[in-house]
Amino acid sequence: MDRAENRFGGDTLAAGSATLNPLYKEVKSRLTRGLAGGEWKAGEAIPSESRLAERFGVSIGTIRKAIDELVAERILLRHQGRGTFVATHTEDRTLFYFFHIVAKDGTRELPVTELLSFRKARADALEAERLALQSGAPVFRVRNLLKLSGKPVIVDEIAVPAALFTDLDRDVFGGREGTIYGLYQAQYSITVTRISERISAGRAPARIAALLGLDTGTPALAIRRVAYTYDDTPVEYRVSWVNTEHHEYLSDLWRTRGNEP
Amino acid sequence: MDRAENRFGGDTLAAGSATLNPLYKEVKSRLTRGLAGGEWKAGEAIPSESRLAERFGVSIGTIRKAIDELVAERILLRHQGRGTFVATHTEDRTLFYFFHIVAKDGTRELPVTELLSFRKARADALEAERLALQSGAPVFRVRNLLKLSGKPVIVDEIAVPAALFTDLDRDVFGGREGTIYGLYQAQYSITVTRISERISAGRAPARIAALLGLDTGTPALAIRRVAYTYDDTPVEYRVSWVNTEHHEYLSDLWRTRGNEP
DNA sequence: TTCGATTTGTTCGTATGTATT
DNA sequence: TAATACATACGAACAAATCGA
Repeated sequence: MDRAENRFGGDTLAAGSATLNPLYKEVKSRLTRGLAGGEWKAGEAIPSESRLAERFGVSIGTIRKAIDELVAERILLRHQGRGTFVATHTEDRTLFYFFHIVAKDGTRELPVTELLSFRKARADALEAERLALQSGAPVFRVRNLLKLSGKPVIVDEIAVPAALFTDLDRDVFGGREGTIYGLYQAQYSITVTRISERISAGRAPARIAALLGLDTGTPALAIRRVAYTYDDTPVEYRVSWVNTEHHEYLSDLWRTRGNEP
Repeated sequence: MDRAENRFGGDTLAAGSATLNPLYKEVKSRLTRGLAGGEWKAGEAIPSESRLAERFGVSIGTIRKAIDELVAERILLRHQGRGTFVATHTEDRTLFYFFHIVAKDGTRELPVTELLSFRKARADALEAERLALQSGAPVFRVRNLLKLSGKPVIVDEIAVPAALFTDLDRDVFGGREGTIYGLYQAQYSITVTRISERISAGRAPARIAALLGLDTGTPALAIRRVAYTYDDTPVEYRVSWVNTEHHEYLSDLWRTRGNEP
């Protein structure tokens, strides 16, 4: 079909104009903007492929190719016969992808979180850099103790921009159901789509070592994480200290086949 | 088209028989077997999509869908106008995906390897388990010192099944050009397609600490890696000790968008 | 340098299968 | 059962990159 047919009118895509991108990339970008802008919310279904094809003035194959990539990035979720849904952080499934500490015997388990402290503060240099903020910008700082099988294993220190999380307070944070990223998504319409982690070994500060039941000087894992949302805006900086006596960090790359049985 | 047309004859695919899989999965499996069996070697081009379509008796679209997945798994590489090629471990590109230690200032660099020792030995319990061998099976053990910017940062202890690497010796290993996985691929037709790493913090053994210039008791990163080939057979077990004073482990998950500019 | 053959990349359309509601 | 939605498979046309004559 002549792509010029799609040049005008409402939502349909212009092919020869600003973008030299393939059509499906343009569709993908539109869908991503719709997600970021809240047109479709977490857990909701996006319109069917045929409706999207109509709306954008492209073929279903082009729509499918765009959605394929968003599914590969775990931003969307397809269910045959039901529809295509915005991925949520409520399911165990997703937690699997954002929590990498496993017992050395291989068993996986969801941590139980205990809120240690909640404060409003000003971003230090490192937080500001990682969160792309002005130094001194207001942030919320949260400290959590994470237990596995009832024993403390991880201490998290989380910093999020106050501008993105208006009215976040200790009760909201501590009283949440589900995961922290589930809270971001449900309460603040902020969906974490990707994380980047840098891992080193060190001696945990005395207070943290005490919380983890570590002797002073015992090696522990330090994980520095930045979490990003749809448009790759950083939304959270997190430092985790891990007692690796009985647990370790699992990095199982490119297990794309993981989708399959 | 009626899939029964493809039921008989040479290489063409049987649809209604043994497999209930989609055709493209069957094609993918055939391609993977061809790669594992050496029909197409590292760096070579596989037949064109149209030829494969003819050979398997399916449409080009089906071939493309099969290849799509192999490309996503970095097993194949497409070049518009040239063909589809078997990924090699010779290029810096791939090293990017199998080497995760970066300087804390963010700069990436390829390590310079120094062979410390090479021995034939019998697999201990852990090696046997990780490599799916009988305990006591013959293995080669290699110890390497890896330098970044001229300074020692990592000590690797590698174990590989002797059965897979016949006649491997110190000279072959030390005299290689390029990466270790490049050697496996070029000399032994063993292609590492996937790795799984488990990371913990600890005190390096005295000999290793000395090599890394660490005071005894200084925390270091311990990485235990299993490398797998096409059919998910484990082919290498490796323990790396990392001095994380100036370097760290980078885990940048699901950067599938990494392919794009 | 130009041209034509080859190969992958994009887009369209259609038909049918399978799962869900 | 019927309608809907995604999944698979086919075919065709053209675009874009590559390579050799």
